[in-house]
Amino acid sequence: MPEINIKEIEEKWRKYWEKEKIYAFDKTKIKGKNKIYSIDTPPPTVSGEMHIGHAFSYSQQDFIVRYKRMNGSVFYPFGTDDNGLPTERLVEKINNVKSKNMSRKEFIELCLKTLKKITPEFIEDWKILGISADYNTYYSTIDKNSQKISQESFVELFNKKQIYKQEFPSIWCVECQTSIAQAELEDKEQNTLFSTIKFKADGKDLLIATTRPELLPACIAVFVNPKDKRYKNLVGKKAKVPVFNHEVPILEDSSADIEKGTGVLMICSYGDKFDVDAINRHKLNVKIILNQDGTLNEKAGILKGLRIKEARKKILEELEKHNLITEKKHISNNVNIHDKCGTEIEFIPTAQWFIKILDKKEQLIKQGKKIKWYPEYMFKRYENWVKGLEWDWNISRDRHFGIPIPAWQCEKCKNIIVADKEELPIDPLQVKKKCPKCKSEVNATPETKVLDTWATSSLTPQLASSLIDNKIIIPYSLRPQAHDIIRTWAFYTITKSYLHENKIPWEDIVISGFVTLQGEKMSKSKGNAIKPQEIIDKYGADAIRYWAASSKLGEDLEYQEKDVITGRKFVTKILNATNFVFMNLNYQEKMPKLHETDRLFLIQLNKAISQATQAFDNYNYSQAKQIVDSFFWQIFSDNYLEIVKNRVYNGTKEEKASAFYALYNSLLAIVKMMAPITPYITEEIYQNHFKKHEKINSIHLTKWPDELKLPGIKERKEDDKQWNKLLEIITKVRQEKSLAKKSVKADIILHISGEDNKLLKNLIQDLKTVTASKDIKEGSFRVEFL
RNA sequence: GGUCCAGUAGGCUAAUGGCAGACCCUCUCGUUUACACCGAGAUGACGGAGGUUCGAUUCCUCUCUGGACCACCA
Repeated sequence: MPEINIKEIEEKWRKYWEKEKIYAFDKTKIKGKNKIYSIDTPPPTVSGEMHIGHAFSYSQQDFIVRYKRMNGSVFYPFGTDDNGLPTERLVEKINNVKSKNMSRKEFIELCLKTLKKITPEFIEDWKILGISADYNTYYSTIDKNSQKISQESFVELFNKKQIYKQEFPSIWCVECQTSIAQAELEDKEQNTLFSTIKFKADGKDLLIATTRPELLPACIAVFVNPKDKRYKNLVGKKAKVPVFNHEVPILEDSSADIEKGTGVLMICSYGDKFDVDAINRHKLNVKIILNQDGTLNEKAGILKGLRIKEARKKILEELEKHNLITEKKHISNNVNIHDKCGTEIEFIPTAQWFIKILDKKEQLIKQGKKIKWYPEYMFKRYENWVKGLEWDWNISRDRHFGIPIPAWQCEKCKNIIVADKEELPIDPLQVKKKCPKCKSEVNATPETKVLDTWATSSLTPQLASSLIDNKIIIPYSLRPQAHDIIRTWAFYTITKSYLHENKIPWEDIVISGFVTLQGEKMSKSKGNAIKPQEIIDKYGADAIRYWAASSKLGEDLEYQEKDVITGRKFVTKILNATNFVFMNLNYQEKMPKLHETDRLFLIQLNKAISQATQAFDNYNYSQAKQIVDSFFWQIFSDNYLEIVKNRVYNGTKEEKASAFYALYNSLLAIVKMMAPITPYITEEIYQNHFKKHEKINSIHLTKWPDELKLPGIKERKEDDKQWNKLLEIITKVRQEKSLAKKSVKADIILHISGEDNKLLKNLIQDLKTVTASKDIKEGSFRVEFL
């Protein structure tokens, strides 16, 4: 037996698939009713190499796609997401540059150049894994076409009055000097000084505890709880801020916690998100003391020019000097930091662009309900997220690399000018526009911000469709994705499809889980990541896919190398089984008169086919795999092959014909049913043994197996009984032999009940050879050794 | 604090309103016609308490534990 070289086999078929365009989408195929199964493929973020989570979730979606391809046509495009922050960072790292030291034009060019170099290698990992996408139907979320579509979306929504620009306190990193997304925040536990400070109210001291005394000059109100009797008499009066001596109103607000600190809470513009809410709620006039670079401005009085930490130190000294601090203690609290640089985030009001979503919560939940979620409970996560929304969708970012917001603003009349659809894609920095409204002579100011990456990736169905002349329109059949981005990618895509076309983007959505190690999510930042490239190198892509098929949709899966090894074993086993079968087999095209054992066996095959089909139809690939897998190991290999061996070697012509027919068809069905999971080895087997009879170019283009039409199928109950009894007796004999410490091949005389003997009368010969019985006698069950 | 998910042998995982099935580990045995990257066999499990039911691992309630997401964090 020659050594099996998995790597060689896989590489061979990968090249074959590419050369023969096995997965290429043929848009001429689309005619009228011809239903195409379309997939809104997730575009991976170009940020290095494929990680284990990718290998897991892309394998899972590929099982589904390959199954669907065997039942008709599929549209399975491929894209990469490369206009986001991760890409920006990667480009900075590779080229050793800082984007903020470069012009936007320069940096974008560098990004595009770098991407061109690294993307093909990045995508190669997906090809090696055996992902059967059509890599020539390809988009990048930063390419010209994507820019055009994304900007068109912006223009259209602006014209529909669904986008507005507003000065708004947004999450700001003073280190990176940009607004950032909520998704870019991390928690950090910190030991902070909690000081109780003396304000004055009604001529008396009013004590307020705070961790951020440097914001005293920005204090614009204090809150007390309406139920708090201690401060009842002060409500409606003014409090005097120490050191700065301005007066602020004392307001009732139930958000003030009686138990916390002194029960009095100071509101500053802006200390945290809570302040933002409170200020909006009470319509307070803000007093901004923080500059975008993290220094304090002239409104901060004596703190002017200092950075936040310096200012905190200075004001504490000042308060101390005037004996205005009554208590100091250290507490541990959580602060939000920017995941990139670790800087504590601030809130600074800047002009941002928003898509209106708060007024559409109900409709968006309704849209989500129209989509079929797998697993179903994932819809709840979507629903909870939408219900809990508090802000409109901020789509602008103060970044260099991204799709420019195609807008200008007239300085004179503040009119906003957006690009015409015909001029897209456009970079407003490169184009001069005059205000058509006030006819100002001065050029309008181009918008320097870019669109957030989600503003574009929420259009992936449209991006993909544009590659094939929009021959496929939403709703697509399927969106596969992981559960961590339900609130972003799934939500935003549903939102855009609703806003633009009042449709759902896809009929079904399947959610995959994470890969865990010792119960924790595997990720680079946790340092517990395992590289899929290394696993594939060692065990093959089929093996890692086999492992990925062992968890249900939506479930996290613990990574265990032994599961991959089990996959590898399957590959070896099916190859060996096939070699054995074809070593002795003559092709038998038409169904001959079936030997009873073969007929009963094929009934079991039919059962497996019907169950696996049903499972796959519900996207339950793990169940399908399990059904086929156990049929292959337990029924086909361990029992049927053992039973039929003797007939294949020594049977009559008729007995052989029946065995050949059953072997060929059962093996073909098994190989086909495993093809979605382990595409390489099944292709190898198909090409070597089945293609000459089946005449189709690749197993992945063959039809998913139907149940065989067998004679006498109506008496299935009786048939099952016979088959089960046969296996039961075989198992019992093996057990007896094992207990007696004899070889499985030890000769015996088998005693079985008269009832069983009658039931198995057509199978006696096979039973005899497989159990190595010299004779079978009636009586109570017994194994007699010779 | 809210929402959701999950608790099955030493480990990982499956199905099911009525004998809980694999795989890895452990132990025993086996190799003249596919496979030692093997085969056969054995040991071993439903977190806890209540309820519905003739019957609950499965359905319901509570509880404990773990995980995810969100919120809070003066």
